[in-house]
Amino acid sequence: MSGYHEREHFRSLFHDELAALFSQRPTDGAACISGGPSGSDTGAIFPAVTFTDVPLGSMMDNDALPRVFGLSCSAPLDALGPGGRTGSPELMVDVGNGSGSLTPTFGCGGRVTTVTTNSSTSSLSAEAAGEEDADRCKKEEQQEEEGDTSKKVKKPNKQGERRQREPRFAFVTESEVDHLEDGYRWRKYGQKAVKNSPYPRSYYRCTTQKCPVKKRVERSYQNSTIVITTYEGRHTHRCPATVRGSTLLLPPPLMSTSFFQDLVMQQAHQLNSTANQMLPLQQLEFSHYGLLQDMVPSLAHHGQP
DNA sequence: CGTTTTTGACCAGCGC
DNA sequence: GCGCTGGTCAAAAACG
Repeated sequence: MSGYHEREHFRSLFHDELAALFSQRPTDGAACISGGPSGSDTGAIFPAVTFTDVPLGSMMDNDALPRVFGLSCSAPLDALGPGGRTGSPELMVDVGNGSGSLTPTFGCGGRVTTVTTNSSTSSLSAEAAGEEDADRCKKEEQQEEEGDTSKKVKKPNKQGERRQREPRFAFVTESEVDHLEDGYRWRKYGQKAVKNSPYPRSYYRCTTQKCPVKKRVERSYQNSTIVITTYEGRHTHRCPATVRGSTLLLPPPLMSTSFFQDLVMQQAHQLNSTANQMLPLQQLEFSHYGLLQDMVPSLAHHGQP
């Protein structure tokens, strides 16, 4: 129904305008929770997460996600308007046709927007993650599917079968600090200047042995307070901070993969850490949204009929 | 002393 | 074929 328009809308937004989108601040509905006590810095947050390249089938059935979130589906993006800021939790899920991937976006204002595309997903995600990657991913995907090996010669080099597609998603966070604490330990292994941007992109790897997860952190070139964190891969272990601190214990995973679990963990950690910097009222408001509190029990419920 | 960061070099893929 | 770019490696430096 409106899914197509949602996709189109979002796609156009992400096309080279990701930064512009975020530079607009949450005027389109996402709440901006500003200011620590001093109103200084990292208090203002505008986190969003964009799933990319996550085969829907590997996570759950098409209806599961909406059900998991326990919220309404397919509300038009346009309906978000300024009213979205009133604090009422809202989730929009367009699960697409099942063959596609899933691309939800979490807004910290209690709004969770899920926009999905099938073939266009990688382009959307890649805009957040780095446009070239998207193109590359798409092309590789195409070539893989078409069995085209004429152009792409995979050398058995030191990296083995490199460039295997990993689940990838991007957090977009408004923050003064580049490297946001997400509960995992990361080691920086590279940094590159980003084309058309004064800000470099940093490459991190999870320090846990045999954990293949990587992430890239870069700032929006249009709004230096916007940090784009792109995760790639799945953790093969539990979140160290969660295990220790146990601030968030998730139920046994509903999905066959731990990806979504990790995502929720990370989101939770981010929300936790940012919430800690909020004013009490804001904190109250925030917890009232109960995004994670709602999500997690829902997972348990739906997982056990 | 072990771990992490920095940084220049290298490699692969892609467009022209 | 060449140049550009993204991603990764690895040695050295910095840090706790």
